[in-house]
Amino acid sequence: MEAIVHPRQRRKEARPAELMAAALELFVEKGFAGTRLDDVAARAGVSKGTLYLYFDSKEALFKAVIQEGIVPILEQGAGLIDGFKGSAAELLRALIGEWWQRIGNTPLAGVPKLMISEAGNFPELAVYYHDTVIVRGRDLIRRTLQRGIAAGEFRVVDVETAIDVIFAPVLMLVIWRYSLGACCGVSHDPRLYLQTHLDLAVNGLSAAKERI
Amino acid sequence: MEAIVHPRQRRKEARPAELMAAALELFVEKGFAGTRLDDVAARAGVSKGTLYLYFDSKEALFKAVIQEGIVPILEQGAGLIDGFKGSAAELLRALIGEWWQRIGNTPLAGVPKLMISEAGNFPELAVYYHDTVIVRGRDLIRRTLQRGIAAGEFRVVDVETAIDVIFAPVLMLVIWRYSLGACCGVSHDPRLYLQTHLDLAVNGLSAAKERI
Amino acid sequence: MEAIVHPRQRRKEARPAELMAAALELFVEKGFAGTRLDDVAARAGVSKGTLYLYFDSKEALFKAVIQEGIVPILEQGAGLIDGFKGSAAELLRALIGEWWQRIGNTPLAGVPKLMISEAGNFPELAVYYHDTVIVRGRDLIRRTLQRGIAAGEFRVVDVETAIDVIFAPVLMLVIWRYSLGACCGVSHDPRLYLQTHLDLAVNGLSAAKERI
Amino acid sequence: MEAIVHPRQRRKEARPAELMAAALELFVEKGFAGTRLDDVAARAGVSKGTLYLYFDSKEALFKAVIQEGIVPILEQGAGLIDGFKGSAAELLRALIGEWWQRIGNTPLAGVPKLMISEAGNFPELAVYYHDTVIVRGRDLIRRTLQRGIAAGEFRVVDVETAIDVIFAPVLMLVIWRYSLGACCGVSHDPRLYLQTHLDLAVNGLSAAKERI
DNA sequence: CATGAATGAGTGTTCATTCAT
DNA sequence: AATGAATGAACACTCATTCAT
Repeated sequence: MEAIVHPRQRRKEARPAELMAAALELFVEKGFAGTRLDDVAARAGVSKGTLYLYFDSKEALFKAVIQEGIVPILEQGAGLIDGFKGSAAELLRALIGEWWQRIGNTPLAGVPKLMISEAGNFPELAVYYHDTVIVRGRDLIRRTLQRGIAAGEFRVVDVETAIDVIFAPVLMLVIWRYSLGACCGVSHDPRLYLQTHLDLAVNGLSAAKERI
Repeated sequence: MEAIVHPRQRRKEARPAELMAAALELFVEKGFAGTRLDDVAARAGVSKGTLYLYFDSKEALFKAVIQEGIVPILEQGAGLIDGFKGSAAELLRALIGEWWQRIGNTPLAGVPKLMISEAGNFPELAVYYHDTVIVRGRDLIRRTLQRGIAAGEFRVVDVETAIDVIFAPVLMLVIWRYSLGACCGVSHDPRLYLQTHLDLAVNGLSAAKERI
Repeated sequence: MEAIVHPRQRRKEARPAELMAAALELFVEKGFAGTRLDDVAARAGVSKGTLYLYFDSKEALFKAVIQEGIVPILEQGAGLIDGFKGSAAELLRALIGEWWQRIGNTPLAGVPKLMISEAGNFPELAVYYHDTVIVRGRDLIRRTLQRGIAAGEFRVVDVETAIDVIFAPVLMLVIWRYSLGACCGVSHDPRLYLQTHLDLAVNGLSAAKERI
Repeated sequence: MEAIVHPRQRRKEARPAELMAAALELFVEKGFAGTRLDDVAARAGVSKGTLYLYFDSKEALFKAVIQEGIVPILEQGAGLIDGFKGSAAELLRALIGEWWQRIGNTPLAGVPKLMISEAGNFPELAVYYHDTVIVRGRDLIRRTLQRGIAAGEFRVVDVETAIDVIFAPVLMLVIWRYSLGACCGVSHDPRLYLQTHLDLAVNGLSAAKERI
């Protein structure tokens, strides 16, 4: 029932998150090797030494950034599917809408670009990310596609391949934003972009045409 | 009439390309900051000092890698579109098939991942890449979509957005290969992947259904 | 009321001077290009990295060495002349005696040799040194000569030229000490050397003879 | 009696001298460590490799520059003194005039500054230079002073000290020219400078006044 | 807890030297 | 003899990491 938390206390507990937030921004912007801990510390408003009170090394900080960036992703609704009433197309729209709310529209959106850039340098972390995030995310899409195909709503496609084809534009949205989109080119309105993608995808998957 | 070229001479002319090929591999794998010039030199089979006979600095090498990696891309056929006899759907398939032949299936396929990773560190280069490669590539897709829409073959969609939605899975194919695909996860058969994508996209774009 | 200063603190403030003292010795001995920062650091009893906490680059260190070496020189008494009671000859002896006390007999005596050696590599610094040190030093001699000539004590000579002729042996004393004098040849007793020079110079300047 | 020499031949034999002339300029300007052999070669109009056909190493080139710079100095007239008819003062003027003709007014004038700058880095060479050039040069002055003193023309002074006092302005003339004089400050007219110096010195040495 | 001065291993870059042509 | 491509040791500079305060 201790509702009041002392500012100091709050600060102390918030520190790791603040540091990781600062680190995420810089890792995304400059890559792992290109990011200096001085800059991370400066952005978080602490001294360089303070970083080492919370993280054993630069690498540990990096892993924490990725892994903490994953937790909220994992919390997301696998539950969404089970209880879902509606067509597979509607479910697909709901899933991606959910993704947008919980990831695409938050600082976590930088994680995919970061993981792509650094997978070569952190293979174990990449495996962890794959097994923890990608496998589960793909599973959500898989079940959605399978439901649609089983119901005759979707055409019969190679599901494993289609999963990636369908999620690719979603990923590119955030990859672009944190790479070339930051310095040049039009950045799309995300809602229009996702809308267009879903329209095309749903239409593309639709079995309707073939009934003609 | 000087048909004979000395080995030294031959070597000297081939050197920059050899060095850039080695550098591309390592930059893609480890990023700019994570790549050591010792390793680049070793992979090219020369000493570190030799790099400096051909490139003023690590940054100059990086820029050369990107810019030389672009030349072959630019040489590709915008001409493909003009003379093309066939439906817009067939043209789309032809374009992406061409891309696969000339880029996706060559070492140049590493360039997009590299540019995405380093755009933040080399903004001017990113602008150059955008203006030189991306703008032209998007133009090819744009003309294809416009032709299909004008012919009533494709549905009316927001073309600027659709361009990116449609090219995203193509890019993700090579991005994946040079990132997480290298250490984990199933790597798709590229032909099946592109096939699936094109089927979905063409079907998604198709106006046929709406004629019912 | 903070009378206590922490050792770290004390050290931090003393560091630049320690580093510059070590650097002066080595720059004088080996020249700018021939001096390794490792050696400077070692002589100052710190690590190489520490140098960069206080100086941005080797060049910045060099400039600081010269410029800080100038400050004590500038503090010296132009005031000596104004209040001086006595003959111009006595004033000349006093000035050079002062120079010996404040420069010739301190580590600053290495600066002239250093500046001579490196003027070609640091032209702007040479200009700064000239304008700040040499011009002022020459002015002291000039006023002394002019006073002596005006009083009929000194012969009429080309003052601008005589300034340098008279100061040359003084400079050579320290130049010699930090160059060939260090490895070969007799090093004069400085007092006898300056005495002899002043006797000759004063006698040479004296108008007495011509009164005959 | 082969008076005609082929240009090629002439070139070949002149090469070392050309290289040393180029090297002298650069060594004087930038110091030993600061001089790049590329630049020496470029200034001499040959390739870098060619240097190694004539000199074993950079150090060998440096030593040759100094030692060859000495030969003409040694050729100068010790003989001048023996046969000299005239006062010691006239002899002093003649000696320094000779020095001006043979050294001060030639590229060899850069040698003293170079030797001063690099004595610390080449102690053996400094010893050689000292024993070969300085000792002999001082001997010429010594004999002149002794002759003057013996004849009652010069005052009794500490000869060993006076030697250096008297030669210092002569050296400073060329040291200045190749150091700060190159980038700032008035460069004196050498004749006026030497004239002024000799007038002062001769007057300073003169015993006349004391006879009064 | 927090700091920031200090460290030293690591890397980009230079340049004297070599050698195949 | 002359070249200049290639080398690799050496050095300036950076930055992750430590630790006394």
